[in-house]
Amino acid sequence: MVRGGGHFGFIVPDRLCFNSQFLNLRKHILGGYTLKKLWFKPFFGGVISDNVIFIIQKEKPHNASIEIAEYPNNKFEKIPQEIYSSLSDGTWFIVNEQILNIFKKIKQQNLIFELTKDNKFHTSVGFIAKPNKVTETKENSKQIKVFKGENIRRFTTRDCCFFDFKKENLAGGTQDKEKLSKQNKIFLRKTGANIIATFDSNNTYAEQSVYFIYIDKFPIIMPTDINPLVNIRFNSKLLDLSDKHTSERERLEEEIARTDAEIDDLVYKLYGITEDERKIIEDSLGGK
DNA sequence: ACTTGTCGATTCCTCCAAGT
DNA sequence: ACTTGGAGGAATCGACAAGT
Repeated sequence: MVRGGGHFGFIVPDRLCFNSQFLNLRKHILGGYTLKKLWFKPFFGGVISDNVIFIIQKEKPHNASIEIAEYPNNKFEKIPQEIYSSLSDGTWFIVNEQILNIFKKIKQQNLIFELTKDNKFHTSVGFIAKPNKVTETKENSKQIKVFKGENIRRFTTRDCCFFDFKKENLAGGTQDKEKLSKQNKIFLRKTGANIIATFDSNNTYAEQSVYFIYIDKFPIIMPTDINPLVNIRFNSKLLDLSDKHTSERERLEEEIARTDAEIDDLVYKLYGITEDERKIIEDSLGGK
């Protein structure tokens, strides 16, 4: 290993920065070393995996800034190391100064709380069924209602699938019935350019094409300022559009799109986000 | 101390529609 | 006809627990 003050650099899969299995290693580095540089996704011909070049110095961090960029961009942003050590998220996410400043501004307003384990929020992947065991129609009375990715829409669900939840039908993933059957869950589609999520209070199980956030108990801290928003998300009746006529469905979908936009406006207003900042945020999400 | 089993996260594969 | 990327499905792997 390097002497005090010495530098150490390596090219590794970028999973080092994100996967939970490396959480303790990341904490160890942040706690005892100065993280000098992270260069994401450097190009090496023939190499398929995404990589990261990292450089650390054997020296306790002291007001240190990490230089961060994503290849081919070589203009490195300086991000305080303290940002990464202070966030419960535990990942070394790619961020730039503009986004970071907006993030700080929002945090200062004390209107938000993080969806952490400490706040009783947990995330999980759904169960993994053996081939052809999840069906679109109910085939026997033992099957229960489950959601696959295609059932999840923004703020709504559409139809559902069926599955007989027993050992021989399962291939992996979350098998904890208690967790899967939690009453209040937020479902997120596994794939998609934007976040597609909805809330469900009917104890519906999630298949692996759906991630879910569940709550042990409602958090003790529920700032009154965000109540209008929470009420929209948590009390809205679950809309099932599958049995509606085409014209009625189109009307409802328009209404959902309009409500969606209204919620966005409300959130931006709530956090005092300016038009310029809004553009930065939406551009960073790849447009919507 | 080694082996086996379980859970659940992560990686890898396949299908298929849309684009060229 | 071939390529590409989105969406979802299947396989694999690490962490931990329990058994020998």
